[in-house]
Amino acid sequence: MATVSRVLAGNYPVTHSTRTKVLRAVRQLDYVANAHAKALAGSGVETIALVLDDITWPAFAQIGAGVEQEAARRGRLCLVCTTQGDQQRELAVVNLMREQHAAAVILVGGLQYTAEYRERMGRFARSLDSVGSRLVLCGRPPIGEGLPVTVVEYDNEGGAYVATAHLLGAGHRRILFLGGERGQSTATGRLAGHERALAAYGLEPDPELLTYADFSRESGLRRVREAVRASTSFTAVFAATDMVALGALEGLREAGLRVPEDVSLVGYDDIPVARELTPRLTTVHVPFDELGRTAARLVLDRREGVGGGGDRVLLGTHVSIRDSTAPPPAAPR
Amino acid sequence: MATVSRVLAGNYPVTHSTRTKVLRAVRQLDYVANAHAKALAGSGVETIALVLDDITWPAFAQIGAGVEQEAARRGRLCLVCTTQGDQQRELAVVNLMREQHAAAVILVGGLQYTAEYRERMGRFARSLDSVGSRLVLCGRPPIGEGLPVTVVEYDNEGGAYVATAHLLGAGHRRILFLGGERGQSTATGRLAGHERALAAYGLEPDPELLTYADFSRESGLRRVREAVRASTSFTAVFAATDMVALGALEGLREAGLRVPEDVSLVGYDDIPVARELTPRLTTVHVPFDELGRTAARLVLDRREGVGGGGDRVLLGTHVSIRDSTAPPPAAPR
DNA sequence: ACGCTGCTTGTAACCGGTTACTGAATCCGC
DNA sequence: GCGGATTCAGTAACCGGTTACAAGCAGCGT
Repeated sequence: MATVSRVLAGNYPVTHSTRTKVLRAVRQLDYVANAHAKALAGSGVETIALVLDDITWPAFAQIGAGVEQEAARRGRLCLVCTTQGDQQRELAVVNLMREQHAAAVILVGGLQYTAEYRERMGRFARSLDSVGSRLVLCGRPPIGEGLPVTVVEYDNEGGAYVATAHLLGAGHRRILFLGGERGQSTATGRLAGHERALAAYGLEPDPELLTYADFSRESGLRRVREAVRASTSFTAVFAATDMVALGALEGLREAGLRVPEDVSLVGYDDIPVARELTPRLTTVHVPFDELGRTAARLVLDRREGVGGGGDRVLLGTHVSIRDSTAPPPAAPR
Repeated sequence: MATVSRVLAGNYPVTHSTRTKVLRAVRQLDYVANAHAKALAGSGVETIALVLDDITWPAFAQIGAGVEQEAARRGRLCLVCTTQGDQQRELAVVNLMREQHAAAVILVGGLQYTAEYRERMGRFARSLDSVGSRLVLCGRPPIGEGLPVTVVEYDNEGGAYVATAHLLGAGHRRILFLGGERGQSTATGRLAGHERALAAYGLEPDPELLTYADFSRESGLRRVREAVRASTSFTAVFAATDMVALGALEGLREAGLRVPEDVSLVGYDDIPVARELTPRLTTVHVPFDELGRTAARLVLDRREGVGGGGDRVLLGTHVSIRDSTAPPPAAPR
């Protein structure tokens, strides 16, 4: 038995004839070692846990693909759990991962950024750390110094700044902002970037143009309908996500407004559908796959003692200018 | 130690005072049981392994979501591995899952349907079976009777039949078919349905209208370009997947052809982008999430001794008629 | 007060590997 | 041909739980 173990591990001298016999038996019996026993004995494959709201959202799927690729490339398995935004389930999943002794738990996606959140993540971080695992926040706000956490973010606020600046630079002055929910971290950053750009152009944010709702397609449609019904005047729409932009586009069509001739439209995320729309959607590109790869890379480097990685990374964003933006019409509505 | 185990399992009488003490200690130490040790001892959470080409493809992501939901609902974990279409990696992954003693290994997606494939899957089925695991083929062709396999398919051929019949019924007679690779199982089924519909209308398949290439957007674009360049006459395009349809749409636009006024376009899969296109794409709806849920359900029912499930399920498909199809123009080009 | 019953807790074997240590066999030099 | 060094294979402890079984103890009847 010890010999078989050594042959399979290949880390100990075994006579050629013995090795051959063992391998033949292995093939005959179609033997594979029990991963749990290996894990228990301290050998065995590590797993990386990925926790996200919903794998069918393109942005999350891309992050997931990045994590999985990097994990696979380095011989790790990838455990995926979805929470549907349920905090209770998130707690359960993190504990489950602690039981599994996952090498890392990567939490993905924005959420309400509250003191309760920070406190909660702090507990997660410490309890994962206590079993040799590591918490990674991916596209989530950091939770303070001194905690065993790795954070991988993208320049959320900067992307929104540039997107709005792009509209302002084209001459737009009344931009309907379809933001996310108040307090939601991603939404907050995007709003901040938007307002900073307005300020840079000496504009006051007009409350009439600022809306807050969830990131769904439906909410984009609804809010554009409401703005049109209220005869709000605007020459551009900045949707806080591409999904919202999809709804907005439908709403604008309904109202007989052409994009970009009558109204310009900008999204955020650059999910694959953006370039399939008519007109192709100008949007803020977020390197989601890179985000996932980086998260996995940092945590695996750290595990393998390759220092250098660091515990905090900020990836850049940029605007992909396509066909949904143009200067405002001569006579703004 | 035994007492702690019993308190946490809750399957054995323990005095209230003892239980309280144990729970307090658990909370103080932030203790969680080691999942590997539990698994080794025969208790512990089961995991379901999902093996697919690429999680960012919307159809796969939906299947994945279905599997994950059903698995989570029933207290299982979901291990996701991608192969990027690499058979070698698939083999490695299946063996890895055998080591992990996964309750089931769900293989997703079409591929070359050869004798070698059947032989290979037969080996997978038996070797997984030998460790108490179960092979599930999801959207893949079955591999013969008498093997320990569960198969969940959708009516691939039927969907193609109805889609083509829809075009024929509208008056189209020259339909450019953008098929998949020859021998690829999904592609073969869709081609068969297409040809059966043609035959039902008394039409011979015209080799000039039948093309075969991969399921990428790029291949759709390329093939439409070639058809236009060759002045092939057609009034409709049937793309074997929505991704191919995306490329086809771009190609038609390039050629100055309006959809659906000049050329009708039908896709297959009904991925979310289909309804965002202009015009909204008529396509064959495939219940991918249901496919995933069913795969997980069948295999878990079997495991829990709930018979009834069966080992072979065929889900229905239907055409979602949207705006990309219309009768052919009066004077066909 | 003693023995019996029934409930609770403790003990130890087992799950299936890994690996330090022990022991046997081979090879070498003299 | 023999002692010592060197290989290689076997033994057993350990990883961290579960659970059958043994044992302790309280409560009860007599």
